[in-house]
Order: sequence, then C-alpha cells, then structure tokens
Amino acid sequence: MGRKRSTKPTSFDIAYLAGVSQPTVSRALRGSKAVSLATRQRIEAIARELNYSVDKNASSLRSQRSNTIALLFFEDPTPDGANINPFFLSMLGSITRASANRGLDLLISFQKMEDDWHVRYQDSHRADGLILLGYGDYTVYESRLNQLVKSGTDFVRWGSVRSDNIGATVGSDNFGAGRLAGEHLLSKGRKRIAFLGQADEHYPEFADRYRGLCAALADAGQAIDPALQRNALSSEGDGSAAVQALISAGCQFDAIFAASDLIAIGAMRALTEMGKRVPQDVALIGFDDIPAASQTSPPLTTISQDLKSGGEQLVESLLAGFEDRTMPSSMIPARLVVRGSTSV
Amino acid sequence: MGRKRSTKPTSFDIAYLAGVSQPTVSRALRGSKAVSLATRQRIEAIARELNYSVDKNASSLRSQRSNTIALLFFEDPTPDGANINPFFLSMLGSITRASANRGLDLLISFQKMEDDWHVRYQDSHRADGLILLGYGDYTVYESRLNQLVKSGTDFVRWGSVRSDNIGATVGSDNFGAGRLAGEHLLSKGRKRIAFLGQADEHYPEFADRYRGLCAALADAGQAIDPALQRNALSSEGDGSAAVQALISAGCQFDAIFAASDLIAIGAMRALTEMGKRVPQDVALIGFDDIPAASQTSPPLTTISQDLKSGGEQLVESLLAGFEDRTMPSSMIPARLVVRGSTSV
DNA sequence: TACCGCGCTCAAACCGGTTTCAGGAATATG
DNA sequence: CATATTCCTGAAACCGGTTTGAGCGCGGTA
Repeated sequence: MGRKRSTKPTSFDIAYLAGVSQPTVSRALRGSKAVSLATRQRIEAIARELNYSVDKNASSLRSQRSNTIALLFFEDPTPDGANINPFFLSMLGSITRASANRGLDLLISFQKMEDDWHVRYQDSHRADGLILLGYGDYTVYESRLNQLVKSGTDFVRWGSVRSDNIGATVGSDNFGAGRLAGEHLLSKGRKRIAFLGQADEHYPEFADRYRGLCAALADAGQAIDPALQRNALSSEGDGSAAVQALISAGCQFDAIFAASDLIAIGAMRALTEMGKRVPQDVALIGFDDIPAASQTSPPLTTISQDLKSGGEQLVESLLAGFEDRTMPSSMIPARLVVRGSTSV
Repeated sequence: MGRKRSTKPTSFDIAYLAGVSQPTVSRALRGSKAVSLATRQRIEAIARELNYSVDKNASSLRSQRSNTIALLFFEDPTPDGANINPFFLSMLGSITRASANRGLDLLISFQKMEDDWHVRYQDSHRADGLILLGYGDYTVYESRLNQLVKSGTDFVRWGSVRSDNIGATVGSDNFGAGRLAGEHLLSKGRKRIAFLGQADEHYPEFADRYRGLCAALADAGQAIDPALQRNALSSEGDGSAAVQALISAGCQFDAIFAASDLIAIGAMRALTEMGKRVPQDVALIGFDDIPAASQTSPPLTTISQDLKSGGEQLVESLLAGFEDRTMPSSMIPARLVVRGSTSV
C-alpha cells in the first residue's frame, strides 16, 4: 500500500521534463522576466501537470524571506480559558484577511509575559515581521521592544498611538473616542459621568479614553470629579465591582463611560441588581462594540473601532518595513453607536 | 548606522567558539543523547550568550518536519466581514493552546471553497498537518479530502463523527446533545417542539442534533411533526425568519430547539416582536453557549460544547498521524446549560 | 567586418541546519 | 592481552530551492 511518503516532484523533475536547467524552472515559476515567455509557459504547464508546488522551507532558507508574519497576543492573565477577549478575535479576523490579501501566511500565538517571544519568531526566520496585540502595558516589555529594534526586527503593535512609542503603532483615536462618548452623554443632559477603567499610564488606551472624556467635560465647563474614576481592567467582574464600589461610596452619578464592553456589561448587571434603571437613572456607554453589546437589555451604546482598517494598516505598516521604507504609525477614527443604554 | 541585517550567529560560530564541529552543536542543542553532558552544557552556554536560535527553515528543510500545523477555516460565505462565528473563535483559542503545549506552531487561514488549500500547506511543507474547521458541508470537498488521503497528508476535521468519514474526525456528541435538549424541554412539560436548523445531510452536525431531538420525543411517546422543522443556517436573520415562517404558517408550538445560539438569538427577537413570551409561551434552547447567550433577556438555555477537549483531541489526533500511528476520531460529550429561556 | 549590448540560459555556489557513516577512545568481555 | 562494545565526535553528503557570474547567439552600430 502506498507508503505515505510518495516522493513529491522537485524543480529538477520539471527541469528534466522541460529540457531546461533547474534554476530556469525556479525563475519561470516566480514569474521572473529573465525567462522567455515560451519557456515559462512550457514549464508552468508541466508544473501544473505534476501538481508541483515550491518547497516553502527551501525557498525561505535561501531567500531569507518567509512571507509569513507572526501575530502575538498578549493576554490579560485569563484564568485557564478557551475564552479570548472577543475584541481581539475580531481583530484577528481582520488581520487574517489583510495578510491573505497580501499573500502572507499568518502564524498566531498567545504569549505569556515570561516567554522569549522576542526571539522565537524573527530570529529563527519563522516570520519576517511581528504584529503585537494586547491591551495595555507595553512598558513591561520595553526592554524587549528595544531588543527588537536593535536586532532589526520589523514589528508593529496595536495600541495607543504616541510619538514617543518604540516602533510603529496602529490604533484607534482613543482620545477622540472618549470625547465623543463624553459629548454624547452631555447631549443627553448627563452631568456626573463616571469612568470605569484604569486611567494610569500602564493602560495607555484606557487613559486616552479617559482624557478624551475629561476634555469633553472641560469644553462644556463641567467639573471633573476624580472620585468618579474607578479602576476596572477588562472582565465583567471588574465592571460590576466598580459599580458596587461607586454606589457604596455614596457617589452620585447619572452616567457611566466604561472603557470596554465587557466592563460595561458587568456594570449593567450590577446597576440592575442594585435597582438602578438604565438609561433612566444611569446612562451607560461601552467600548468596542462586541457582538454581545447588541444583546444586552437595554442594548448597549458603545464605540465601534474600525478593525477592518486597523488590520489593514497593521499589515501595510509591516510591508513598508519589509521594503525598507519607514513603517508608518496611524490613528484610526472610531464611531459612536447609539443604542438603548443611553437613550430612552 | 546599524544596517538592519546584522548577521545572526550560526551554528558554525558556536562550533568554533566551543571548539567542536558544527554537527555536534546541532545535536547538542536538540538534546541528543549522543553528546556528552559536558560538551552539551558548554555549547548551550555559548548559544545563550550569543542569543542564538536555530534557523527554522534550514531545520525544516533538512528534517522534512516543520513542527507546524495549519488551521483552515471554512466559513459560511459571510458578507464581507471582520465578523467570524464566535463559536469558531473559541475553538481557535483552544486549538492555539493545545498546539502551543505540544510545541507546535500554528498557521491560520480562512478559505473560500474555490481555493487550492488542499495543496497550499502540506505540499509546500509549510505544515505537517491540517485541521479543518467549518460547519457542515464537507461533501463539497469530498474530492479534495480524497486527494489529501492519497497524498498522505495528515488531517483532522471538526464535525459530525461518523464511521464512514474520510479521514479522522473530532466532534461533539451532537446526537446525544439533541436528545439532552429534547429531554430537558419535555421535562418542562413542553410537547410541541420546533427545530430551527438544516436537517439534511449537507449539515451533518445539525442533522445529528435533530435526530437526537426526535429520539427524545420518540422515547417519550411523542409524535414528531415534520412541519415544525424549519431550515436556518447560522445567522440571526435565519433564526427570526424561521420563527416568522412558523407563526404565519399557523403552526402551534410551545418550545424551540435552535441548532445554534445565533439562530436562537434571532428566534428570540422574532418571538418577542410577535408578542410571544419566552419562556412562558415558548421555551427556547440554543447550541454552542457563545458569550452573547448569557446576555439575552431572558438568558439563553443552551448546550455547551467542550471546546477545550475538542482542541486537544484535534491536536492529539494529528500528533498520532505524525508518528505514523492511526489517527483517532473522537466524540466529545456536550453539556446542558440551563438558563432563563426554558425555566421561569 | 569588428564591436557592443541585450536577452536568455546554465553551472556553480549558497542558505544553515540534519543525517549518515566512519573512526578513535574508553570500557567491557573472554 | 586480544577482541568486542559502547560512547562520543567529525567529515561529508544532503534537503530543494535562489542567487551569482559567465557564456552564447543575435541584432544594431560604426
């Protein structure tokens, strides 16, 4: 019975059949213009006939390009779970498509902080470049990012776009989005707006959103009450805990801007449990527009990030790096999605 | 200025520094027992010093093993979107972890039916094996699956586990799960249970679920009314359309078993719009336990698939293939998650 | 006719590891 | 002490492409 290793045809086989040398086959199949049309077509026909396909390893080894990018997720230390932040997953879909359109393969991997990811992919020539994806605290990785730069590794990350970032960054206009959220709540007549999410610089995206909110308040001549900012990282548990803390501290508030939908959903649950009506007593707005956001009751008003362009920009930026152009950073506008949780 | 190609150290560099031959370095770093402990430790130290990492391409080329698996998604032709079926995404998370635990890299790719995916990965030695993931209709791919078998490609798919499947399959016990759903509804005193989902053999998983439901009804001596089975593929739109069709056809029913949560969510929306109360008038049960399922109101009773073991089994099966053992298929039990949509 | 340039092809070197095979040293066996 | 084993290491071949440098045939120019 056919042993499973039926030797696959090589470019030498094709060369023999076509009566040319092997390098000519290689050139022809890559569409090099150094091969005459007639020769190329003959070679292509034979290759198709034999079901030939180029050996990726040999090709990458010699050319030193793998046409592959590695997507590294940095997670919040989720318990055990098969549960990934749905926002990242949408991003994944968009990146997948963008790289497929560019003929790039995509390696994906979840990282723990301790890993030697900065070595694993580029140094070993698994991938030509890296996309880094994760909420927040890149300062932890700063030394490794610097190492990447030093070793000449192309990488982009998703996050808060700042001029002093190490390497290229693509991200939403979090500040603008925060302002958008603030203005929307103000337009609904809300005055005391709580913010649920880390506001310190370890979570730059959240901090940007908060600063945007503050800017909107300031523009409207409203006071900013620091007591209304409460930490929450990303889970629903964080969201409801923050709301409970606010209420039991006796804070007065008529609106909440949550830094993520998961936080918002947790907050909504806590509000309901504590007898507050949404949106009558407290208007609520989230961030990310995950699928679950339209399923809450009332449906959640939120900010939608343009992940499609996000993914495309990330890949574009890497491609620029591959071609030795400078890798662009870019900031992508976000959009307000109004639903029931802010308007009756 | 440091040109970005600062030549990376090779195993020859290490060999020179350690005063041994290059193959010895290669063996030492792979932990071959043919190298003495002392020599190995010396080599490892130098390698660490130089930040050396083996070139994946060279290694894969010679050894003919990439230690990489490719995960291929076959999507329902979703419109344009960055939106991926959340169920697949959970599966992705689980597969990612399982392969990382086994030291395997993971390539991912979304496929359209027309693509030559059956050639792209294995033939080119990008990956040692394939995981195929997608609802349903593998019959379309039958010829390609046969080609995979013929070419000796290792692959597993997620889906309906049947003895006559081409290649190994891992999947939930859909029949058992359907019966579970049926029994649960019957225990709540429901008699006329509608099924929303394709029940034909082009969607074997859905068909299994339906047959499970029918078995539960039969066991309880209940009649099966074929008019209560309505097609729905996977989107919310399908779900609400199916409910509208049922109602406008004048069908009487007091429960719905939807073949996926997305369908169930659509159904719930339609029911509410048409003035039916869930669960008082119609009990509703879904399938998959996607995150949104706990956010509906009332929260959705559903069947939870054990994706964690699912991912592990898929990877295990591939590994068996790599080692020339026969690749096991396996059927994984599913679990009923009772929430508000079936009990008051 | 002599010389140059251009288009196409080939032989040889190369990418950086892994695998095979052979041999020397050290230890075991008779 | 001679021979068989075992342990460790190195030289050379190898994986299957890509890249370099040279050569040949041919039309154009002087």
